Amino acid sequence: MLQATEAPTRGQSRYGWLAAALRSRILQGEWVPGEAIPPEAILAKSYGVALGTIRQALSLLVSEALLERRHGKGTFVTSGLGGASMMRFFRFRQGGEVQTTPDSRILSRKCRLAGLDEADALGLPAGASVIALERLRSIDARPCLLETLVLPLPMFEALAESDTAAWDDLLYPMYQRVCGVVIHHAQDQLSFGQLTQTQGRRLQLDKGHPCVRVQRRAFDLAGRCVELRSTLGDAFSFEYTAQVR
Amino acid sequence: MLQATEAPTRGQSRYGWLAAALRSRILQGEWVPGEAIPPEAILAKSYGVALGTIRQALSLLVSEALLERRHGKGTFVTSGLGGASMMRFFRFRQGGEVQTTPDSRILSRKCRLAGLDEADALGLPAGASVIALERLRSIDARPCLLETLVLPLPMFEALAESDTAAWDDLLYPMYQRVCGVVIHHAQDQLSFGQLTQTQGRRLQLDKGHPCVRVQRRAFDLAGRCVELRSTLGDAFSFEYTAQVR
DNA sequence: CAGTGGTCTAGACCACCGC
DNA sequence: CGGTGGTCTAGACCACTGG
Repeated sequence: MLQATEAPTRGQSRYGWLAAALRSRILQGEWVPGEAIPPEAILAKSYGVALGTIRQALSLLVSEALLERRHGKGTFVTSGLGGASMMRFFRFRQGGEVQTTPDSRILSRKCRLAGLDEADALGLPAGASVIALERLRSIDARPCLLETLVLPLPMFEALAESDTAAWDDLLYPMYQRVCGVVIHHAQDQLSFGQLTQTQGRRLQLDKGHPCVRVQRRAFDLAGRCVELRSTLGDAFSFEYTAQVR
Repeated sequence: MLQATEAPTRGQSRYGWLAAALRSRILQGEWVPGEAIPPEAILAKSYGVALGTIRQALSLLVSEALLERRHGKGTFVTSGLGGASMMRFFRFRQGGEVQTTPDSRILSRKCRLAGLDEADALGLPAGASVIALERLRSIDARPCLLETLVLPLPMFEALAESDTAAWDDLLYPMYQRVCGVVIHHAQDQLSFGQLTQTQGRRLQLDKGHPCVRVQRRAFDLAGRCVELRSTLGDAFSFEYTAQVR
């Protein structure tokens, strides 16, 4: 069928080439996130390879978290990160044990030119526009996290004018629903600092209070950085668990 | 050869059973860390299965980081964590960019009974003995990390009397060389706090200075917790990068 | 029940390593 | 060159899912 689109085999293995071919079809949106791709037997036939070879290619994409296998049902394009992943960094020692999703309130939204660092991180040309957001997250009406977000503008245009009061508490599912952007993975950089007076006021803490800063870069399926986020929280409410290897 | 030692196949897949069999042979020390296990063809023949099946079993153990494949050379038992893994949490902003391994000095060593929490974490019976260590790590004679370690005593007996001044800067390779203990993985819990007066004196910082605490549990190949470690460092020198998913 | 992914086989050939 | 792991095949059968 759609055999060798460019090079059937070069220095690469056949399953590597197949994985690249399928990756490209996924990224160009041939199947929407959450949808099943054709069964292995069909793929094997259409590419003219053995079942085991197609399975090896699919395994690659599964290990990249682009696909998910479900025994007896099919192989599905990933739906990306849930959105509650930030919360695993913070533990709030107040009262109940249950780790609920905090409420979210947008404090401000501005469209402006990207700074040099921002344009660089987001892979934008000089002079590109972005949406800049300030966001306060609370649990039981008690502020706990103060966030600054930067989103590239052609891509997130739909968020530039919609009513921020109606936004979801979890942004990532909303990115997908409203803008078609799937957050695939992210990289967080943790550091320690002290609150400015303004930050302290918003978090109901004193100026100079110790805080944790989580600087996040979030990436879409294609590996492009599509969100910059900086989150501040009380250092004494912070707890994080990591696996080493 | 050494076919079904117990149950050739139950609710498990054949490669799952083979993996368990090989895992057990590795854990009981049939091959020392760094040594090659028999080639796939030999294993397949001796277990009376196809090559692909043994390969699937080995892949399981590779994904558990018990084995490493080296193309053209063989399949090797892992040598465990290097030991510099703690340093990825801390960045020292002083002078040079190079991330060197800090010097290490043992401040104290005591053998005592394990506390309740310690015995629980280490899987020891009540009333068991441990080695308790205090350790100061420095870069260019400047103290940067203050550590407390707890090691279970039958296992680390060789460290109870040897000259601490002669110990390596990296403990994990020494554990393996001296005690035959391989550190396979670890779990770190990060939190923030303030230095006590004593801690501050050792780190040449003020009492109450903001600090990061990394509480580590380290595990051997068999998955037993064999080291408890608590590391304190200046919060302002702390920086950590994590992949989300 | 039909359709899907998961397991297993027996064998061929390739790619890398070190002597 | 021989020995190792890596790729690929063609096909059989098993296990899970859902109508």
